[in-house]
Amino acid sequence: METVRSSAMPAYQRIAAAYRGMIMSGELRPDDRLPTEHEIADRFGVVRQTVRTGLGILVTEGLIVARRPHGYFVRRREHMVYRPQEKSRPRPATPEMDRFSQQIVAEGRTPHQAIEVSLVQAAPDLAQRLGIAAGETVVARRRVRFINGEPTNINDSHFPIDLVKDSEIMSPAYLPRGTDQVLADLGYRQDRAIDEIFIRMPTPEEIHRLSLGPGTPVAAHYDTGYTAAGQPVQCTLNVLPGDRHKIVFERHWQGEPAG
Amino acid sequence: METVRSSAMPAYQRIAAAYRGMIMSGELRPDDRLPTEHEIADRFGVVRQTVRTGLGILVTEGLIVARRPHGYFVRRREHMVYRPQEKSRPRPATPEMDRFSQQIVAEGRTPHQAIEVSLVQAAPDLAQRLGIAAGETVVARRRVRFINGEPTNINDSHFPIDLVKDSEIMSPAYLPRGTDQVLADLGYRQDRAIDEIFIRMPTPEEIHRLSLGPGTPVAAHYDTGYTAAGQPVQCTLNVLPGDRHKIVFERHWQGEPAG
DNA sequence: TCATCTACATTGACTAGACAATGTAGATGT
DNA sequence: ACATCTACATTGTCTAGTCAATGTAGATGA
Repeated sequence: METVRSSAMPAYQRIAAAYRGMIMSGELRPDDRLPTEHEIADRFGVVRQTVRTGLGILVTEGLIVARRPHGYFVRRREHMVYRPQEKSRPRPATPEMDRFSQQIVAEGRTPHQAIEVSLVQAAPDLAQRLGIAAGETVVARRRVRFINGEPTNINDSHFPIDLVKDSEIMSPAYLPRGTDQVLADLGYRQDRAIDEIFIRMPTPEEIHRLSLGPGTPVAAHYDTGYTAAGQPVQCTLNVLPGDRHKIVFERHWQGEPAG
Repeated sequence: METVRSSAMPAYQRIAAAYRGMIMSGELRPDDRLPTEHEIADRFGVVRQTVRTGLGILVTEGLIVARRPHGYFVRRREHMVYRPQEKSRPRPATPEMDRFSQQIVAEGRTPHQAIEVSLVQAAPDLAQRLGIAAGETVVARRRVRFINGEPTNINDSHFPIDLVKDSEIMSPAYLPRGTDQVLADLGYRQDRAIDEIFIRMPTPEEIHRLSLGPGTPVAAHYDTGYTAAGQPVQCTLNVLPGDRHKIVFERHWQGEPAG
């Protein structure tokens, strides 16, 4: 078999680089269709499998999606603004919607939530953040939030069971006040929170809950809230698909000017 | 060819799920070796290519790495703590190291930086953040930061050229004071900053500069600083590989208690 | 007209190989 | 003892196909 090795790069990488370049430069625009695997194979003088390897790279990079039997398309991406700081800003005393819904409605879009409450044993990482022993029971209030009917992010709140038993938090109903306010009404008002953000690929469960396409990294945002006395009262895991969010916050300089 | 279809899931996904499970559960620990492709193929009754597809998923998920000719190994991951808030905290008047180096040394590790200064035309996204027209000249101070000899993150600062020409910022030397202080000395003290974080897969250039393995998502953190008068004076792009960082910040509740 | 069926193009999954590239361990030579 | 070479196991790249799954457009039928 005679193979013309036109460059040092393997063929599948040259194919990926070629179409990546066209997308990055704007020559191929969102929703544009790529040639079929067969056409690309002919063009580059390789078999279909090699083309699939190359396009697979762009799929895992999140640049294109495959829609059988239509072909590959350049992916469209728009980012929802995620503002972790807003969570600790004051709100009206009797809100009609939680913060997330407020923001989405303000943007002229339609929010929707699927809520599920369960009792689970705390995994080690969660237990550590809540200051309890691994395996102790916590209340998990698991939510998938939708915008315009599309799943957009995961918001799984966890509470030590002693704090919230027999409270509204145990009910899988929508709480317009927000769970922070319910906690405050129970005497556990949060005063301070630590935010941790990890960047990683999603787990299969997250892929399923969020209907994620391949090649979509996520931000896992742990928000752990403490009372003024320093007691941890909730730990929330927000999972934000990278193709649908940008995280925004603001800083103001502190202390005396150094200049 | 007789194929036993033991489940609805494709073979390559069953293979990925099997080893993902062993890693997640701790049965396979960091630096442990997986069986060879050939062994796995025999075990699952498929050909090597199918095994490669399955293990390829775990590689892109960042769970394993291939080391030829040794085999596949469970990836070890430790996260450097990245605190965007620290940037706006006061520091001693005459520091010997910048914040990054200070933190690394405090952790008992060895920092190192490769700095490169150039004049570039502002790309549209950068121009918008700096409040200038796309294509205008900006000073780019591009750095790759190393810990214990390993590239750890990218820190590319950009300044409108009018603000910094003929200043120390134009020199590709290490500035212990930090560029923020140099800007302040030039009369552009920052008072407020907006942080934007995007989650995505790295570009080939970022993969090269950071020696990233496949399957490593990154956080792209844009830090745009403003003077008290509201003038943007710098925009820095930090690229943080997901396998090496966690982003941490803290919040304190503001306004009158709502409970 | 409207619904239903069918052929088709395209991606998805997989087989059965071949040869290349690469670090290491063991053999060899001085 | 030390350096050098070589065989080898393993992953990397690629060929040349087969059959399955899927959504649509066009053909068919009432």
